[in-house]
Amino acid sequence: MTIKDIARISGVAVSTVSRVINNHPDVSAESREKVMAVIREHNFIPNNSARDLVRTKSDAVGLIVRGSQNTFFVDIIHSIESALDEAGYTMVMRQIGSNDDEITCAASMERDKRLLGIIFLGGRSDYSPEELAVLTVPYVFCTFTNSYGTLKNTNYSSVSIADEEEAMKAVEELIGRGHKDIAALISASDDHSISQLRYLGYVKALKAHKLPVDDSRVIRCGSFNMKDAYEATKKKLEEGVRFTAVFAIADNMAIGAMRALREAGIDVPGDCSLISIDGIEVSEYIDPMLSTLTQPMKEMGRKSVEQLAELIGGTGKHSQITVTTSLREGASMRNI
Amino acid sequence: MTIKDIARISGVAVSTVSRVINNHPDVSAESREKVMAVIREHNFIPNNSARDLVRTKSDAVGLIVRGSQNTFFVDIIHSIESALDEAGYTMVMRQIGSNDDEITCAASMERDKRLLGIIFLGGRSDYSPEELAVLTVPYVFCTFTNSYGTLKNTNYSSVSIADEEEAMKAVEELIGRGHKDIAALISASDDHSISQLRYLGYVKALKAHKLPVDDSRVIRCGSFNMKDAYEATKKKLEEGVRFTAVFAIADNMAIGAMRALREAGIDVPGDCSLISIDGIEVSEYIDPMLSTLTQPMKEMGRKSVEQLAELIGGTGKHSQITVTTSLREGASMRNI
DNA sequence: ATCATTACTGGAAACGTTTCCAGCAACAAA
DNA sequence: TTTGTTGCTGGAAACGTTTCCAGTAATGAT
Repeated sequence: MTIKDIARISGVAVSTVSRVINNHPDVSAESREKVMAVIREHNFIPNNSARDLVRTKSDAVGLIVRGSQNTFFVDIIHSIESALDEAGYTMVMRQIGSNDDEITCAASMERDKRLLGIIFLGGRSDYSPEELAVLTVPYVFCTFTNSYGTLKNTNYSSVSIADEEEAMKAVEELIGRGHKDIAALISASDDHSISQLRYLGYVKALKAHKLPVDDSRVIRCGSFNMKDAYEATKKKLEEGVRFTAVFAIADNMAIGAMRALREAGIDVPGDCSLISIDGIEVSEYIDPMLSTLTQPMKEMGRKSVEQLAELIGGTGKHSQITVTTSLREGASMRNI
Repeated sequence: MTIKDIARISGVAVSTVSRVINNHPDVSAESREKVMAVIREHNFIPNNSARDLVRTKSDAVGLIVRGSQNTFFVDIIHSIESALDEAGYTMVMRQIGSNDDEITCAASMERDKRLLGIIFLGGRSDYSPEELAVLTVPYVFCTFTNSYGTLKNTNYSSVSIADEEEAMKAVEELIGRGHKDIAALISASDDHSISQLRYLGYVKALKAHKLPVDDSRVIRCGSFNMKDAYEATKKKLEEGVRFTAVFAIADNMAIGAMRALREAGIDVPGDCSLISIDGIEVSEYIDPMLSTLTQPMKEMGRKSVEQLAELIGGTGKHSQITVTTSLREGASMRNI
């Protein structure tokens, strides 16, 4: 069943059928109705390959996810997927590990699948213009902003929270409760990442409140998963380092740390308060319920797609959308 | 840069280039090398749409996920994705909610995207042959087996655990520790689901050990997420129903139940033991660590793809692959 | 010397769309 | 009556591959 068959059956030309399918205005109501009837009757769906071929593009948008073990991404992925779907795009997802380079992956996908655009979910945030130059389709960074070198770069589109400020906010929640000995649980993997920005916020908060910054209180772990955070925290505690509060840059990490603290006989929040950022589902169900700055995941997903769609459509210029978190008070912090 | 350009530059015909690209045997070593050199030099990638068009198929495999809120799926999705990637397929994922019908979704995707095959991840397990007949490409059920009516149906391919038996195993862990008043936390949504099978295992275990089956001890919740399980358990406790152990059919649910128990002042495992099935990452980090029958997620993903690839290739017949769980002892059970 | 076989090659049709272009009818303006 | 203009339509080229078919040259068998 092809467009030709539809044309033959409805007694019009192939081009007319095509016009009907694509909602072109210059077709008479009569023809349109006739053709639509036939299409419905045979529930015809146009061949995508043929369309893509002649239009020299596809309807595919790539989603490149770094570190899917981060539960936080699950909701965002879902949100991105449904938004793409509604907008008529097809999502082609690729998850990459710590050894892979997302630009290389994106470039090969772009050529291979004729992508219309790309969304990067999680990842480094220090792509150089040269690296990015290999991409020929629009792209949007989700959950982070590209900031090559030291300066914020406004040539790229993104949806993210203000990592540094939000981290500062989180740490100030602890400071406001009287904490002075605050550890930070961050990721060590790359320097210009979300982790780094949140770490900077941590430092800024300490400095703003005239608290000493002690690098021995910085717990560095490999990745955003629970295991690494658990092990790093455990190691730090075994080294004898002590603190009255921990700021973890992600819920996943906080959960890992919680176990380490527990196993070391350190009660949360009795002996040690804990706050983090993200707001994943499980953080609300553990004991004690985690206090966390929740990110608006659905919104972030949708906005990423909106932005990308505008870039693909040619309308709209680059913009860095900043969304804000809201504190979900659990029971993992106490006054000191 | 098209195949024509390659042909022109290397001084052969288009058809020869095509043969080289597709590794056809009947092309001279000399021509092959010449063409390959040009392809490499211009790092040419053939246009997928054109290939798909003429071959009247694509390289896409659909992954239809029901209930992505189930953290358990994250690892499987990852595993499926990398296996598909290695095998040269493109994964097109669609998540569906409780109101959507996966067969309808699959059928439209199949036609729309010219899928080669479909993997269903999670879902009802009572598709009738008539329903499934609308699909014209091979498909594999992952995490469940289709069993229309009462009998196991061997006309379909699947990778799953033996839900009934595994559930029985789990409940027997509780019984072995002296528990007699065992609640079951299941999903109420559909009757022929994984939930139902695991429930049957629960009943079977009770009967095998001459324990009464009391329907008031069955906690039914809407979906596999923590919130529903939490609320359902809370409600049940408020009704005054008591038990010394809970068998939850999924880790996600167990975590929801744990909070409800905690809030009701019921200590796990002191007052109530808890076991479930899945083995999601976070279950190892909560307090008490959850005892659970872990499923081999990576293996399940890979096997699903293997199976599908064989079906697509035309080799291999339908088979129901059963994988087994292993008990990960946490601290959520105690002897009574 | 002739014929059959083999190994390779090029030409061309096909896949199912979109889109450009030309054409036709109807109608309004001159 | 002629000349534009508008609204709609059909024909045909194009998109970039794969694959069938016919053809050539070289080799081997008779």
